[in-house]
Amino acid sequence: MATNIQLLKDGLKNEGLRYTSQRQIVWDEICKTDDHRDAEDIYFKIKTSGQKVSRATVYRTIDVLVKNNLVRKLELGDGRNRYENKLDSSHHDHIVCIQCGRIDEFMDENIEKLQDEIAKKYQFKIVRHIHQLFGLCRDCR
Amino acid sequence: MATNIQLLKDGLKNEGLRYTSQRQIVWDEICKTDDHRDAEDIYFKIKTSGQKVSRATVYRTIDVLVKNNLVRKLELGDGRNRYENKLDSSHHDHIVCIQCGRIDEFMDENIEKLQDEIAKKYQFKIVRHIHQLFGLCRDCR
DNA sequence: CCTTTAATGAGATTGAGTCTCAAAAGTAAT
DNA sequence: ATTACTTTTGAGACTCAATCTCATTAAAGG
Repeated sequence: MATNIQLLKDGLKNEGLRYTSQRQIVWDEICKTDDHRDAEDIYFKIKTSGQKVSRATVYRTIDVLVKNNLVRKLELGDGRNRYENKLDSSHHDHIVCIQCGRIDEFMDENIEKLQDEIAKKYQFKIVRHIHQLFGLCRDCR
Repeated sequence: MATNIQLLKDGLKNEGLRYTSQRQIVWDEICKTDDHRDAEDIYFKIKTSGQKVSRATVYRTIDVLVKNNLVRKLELGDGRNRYENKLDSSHHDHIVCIQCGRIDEFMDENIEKLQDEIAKKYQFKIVRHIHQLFGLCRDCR
C-alpha cells in the first residue's frame, strides 16, 4: 500500500488539496478490493473496522478521488453509484447480471472506434461514456 | 391520438390490467412530445393542465407503460429517469450534452453486433443495455 | 508556534421514488 | 342496471442515497 499513499498525496497536491488521515482511510478501503462497491458499503466497512470517518467525508472523499482519476464511478442506473479503484485496470465497460448482481468487465477497441465516429457525426466532443450490458450470467440463465 | 388510445387499451388488456382515465392522461402526456422527460416533469405538466392525477399514479402508470413496451426508460445515471414514447422510434441510444442537456439519438448496427459478441464471449443472455455518450455538443464546445 | 484556510462531523435537508390503506372505480356475472 | 369482486387511485407518510450547513478541528507554510 506504500505506493498508494504516494499516489494519493500527489493527486491531492496537484489539486491544491490537503492530505488527511480520513482521505487515506477511504482510499485504502477502496484499494482493498477490485469490487464495484457503493459509498454506503465503503462507509460501513470503514466504520466496522473501528476507524472513524463520517459519512459526509466518505462521500466527499470519493468525489475527490473520482475527480483526481484515482477512482472510477460506475452508474448502473439503479440509484446507487458504485466505485472501483483505477490502479491496476485500464478503461473498460461492464456487463451486469440482473439476477445475482455479478459484474464482469469488457473492453472492445472496435466499439470505442465506432463511438468516436458517432461523436464526429453528431459533432460532439465526448468526455465520457456509459456502456453497460444487462442480462443473465451463465449461472443464472 | 385516436390510435394511441387503442394502443393503450390493447396493451393493458394483454396484461389483464384495467383501462382508466388516469392512465390515458399519462399516456397522452407522454405522447405529446418526443422529448426525454422525467416523471416529475410529466406529473407537473398534467397538474398544471388542470387534470388530476396523483404523483403516485403517474409513477405507477409510467412503470406500467414501460413494462408494456409503450415507453422507453432512459437511465442517464444522474438519479433521475427520463422517459420517451416508443411510438415512432425504433431502438436507439443517446448522446448527451453535459452543458445544455441536449439529447440526440444514435443507432449503430455494428455496435449492436459487437455487443452480441461480447455477450456470447461472457456467456450472458442480454435483456437490455445502456449506451450513452456524454460530452459537449456543437453549440457548447 | 501562529495564522490562514481547508477539511471534518453530526445531523438536518433534499429529492426521486415507493409504500400504505381507505375510498373510488373498472369488470363480469346475474 | 345491480351486485360482487378486484384493481386502481389519492394523500401523505416513508425510504434511501446523497448533499448541505455550520461550528469545530486540523493541515501547511511562514
